[in-house]
Amino acid sequence: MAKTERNKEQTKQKFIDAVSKIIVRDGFKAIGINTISKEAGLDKVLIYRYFDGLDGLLHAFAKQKDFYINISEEIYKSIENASKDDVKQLVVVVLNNQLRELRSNKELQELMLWEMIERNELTIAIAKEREKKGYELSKKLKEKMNIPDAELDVDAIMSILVSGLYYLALRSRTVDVFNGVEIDTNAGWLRIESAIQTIVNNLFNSIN
Amino acid sequence: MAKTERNKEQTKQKFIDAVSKIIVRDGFKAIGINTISKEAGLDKVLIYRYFDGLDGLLHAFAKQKDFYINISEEIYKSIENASKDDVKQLVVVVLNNQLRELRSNKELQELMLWEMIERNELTIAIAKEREKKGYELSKKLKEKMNIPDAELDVDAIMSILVSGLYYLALRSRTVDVFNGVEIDTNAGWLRIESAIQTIVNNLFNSIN
DNA sequence: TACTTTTGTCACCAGTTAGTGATATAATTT
DNA sequence: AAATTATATCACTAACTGGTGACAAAAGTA
Repeated sequence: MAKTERNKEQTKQKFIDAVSKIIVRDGFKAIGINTISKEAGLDKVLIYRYFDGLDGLLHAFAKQKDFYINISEEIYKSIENASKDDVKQLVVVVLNNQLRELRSNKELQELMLWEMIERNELTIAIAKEREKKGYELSKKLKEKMNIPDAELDVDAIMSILVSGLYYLALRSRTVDVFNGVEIDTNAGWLRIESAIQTIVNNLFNSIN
Repeated sequence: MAKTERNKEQTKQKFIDAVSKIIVRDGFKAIGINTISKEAGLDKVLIYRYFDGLDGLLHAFAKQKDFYINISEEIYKSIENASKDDVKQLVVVVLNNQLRELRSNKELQELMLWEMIERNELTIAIAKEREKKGYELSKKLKEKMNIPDAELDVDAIMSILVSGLYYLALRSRTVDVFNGVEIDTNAGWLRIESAIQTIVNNLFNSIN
């Protein structure tokens, strides 16, 4: 018999990795004490010992990853330095950036779907964090644009546009056409990105 | 013992009603052979006999209900009779109509979430039907507006807006604020409806 | 070396799932 | 009234779920 290496931290990491693998491969629905321990090749009792149960493990998992849509430092700087005229284009860039990030990140997609279905300690915490980050970005853009609240409800408008992109990205997991747009091809997604461009342009024309 | 009434059709209906009740009360996640038979107060073996299993029952359930967002005859007629100038306002009415319908229909919400999570015979069929109906309506509006495809990608724009409303309605089940908009209050939803108005107005201003 | 603690495995529990074969009883036909 | 068919119940299976107590073996300490 080869002697078994024993290392608590390494073992804990194996469980966290197993969670990630299962989510990416089979979706959040497949997450459970048994599936995880099987995937990790370790006994499930360790999940109770090291993480105090499934909730604790999921928390450790969430802590280790960034589960809000990542806003690059680059974009943040662009906003700081942007002139008022550039901001319109920046809004488009930010929106399309979020779309691409979500489309390419299967783990994030699953997490967002999970948030929509189940309300547990984990999903609530993650959703709250993302809402905070997203809203901060939104506020920064709004300030730059310098539009009086009375004139244009930028928050409400942005919430519709962001939601639209979220939905389309998540929907494309299980469907190939939405309202005549092929969301399973690059050509389709280019149409969506152009549409965002069009909407934003026309919106702020009336102001600028 | 009170004699048990025996009536196949009535019994089948009881199962279908049970499916509906469970979905509304506990969500699609709770659907299963055991929960349904328990809710119906009947033996689960009847589900196999009368519907050839869960899939068959769900099919019967879906057939009996309208699982696409209902477009009232009234609105259809309005579109037919609308002048070119009215159409812009009609788009707003149709969008806000869909939002209200979805917000008030818990069963529909659950079905739409289900479609996003699982790809089975039922969810595929329902989604396909809704896509068809929705796209028909969209095409009707587009024709009326008489905008050349080259000028404005109406399908893509509408897909973003409709998606946005879908997402917000579904998200409001588990979250109370999105991008600073309170989607758990009427005031918040009024902001969303106004934002739709704003977006559509600005979009088609450039054309008309 | 002998003892203790940490790390990991194994075997089992009670509860739930989908699915089925045998049986009882109501309704219909002969 | 007797026989047949349709309708519904019951009791069971095998596989899975989350959860736990008893044990084994490695690592650290006296």
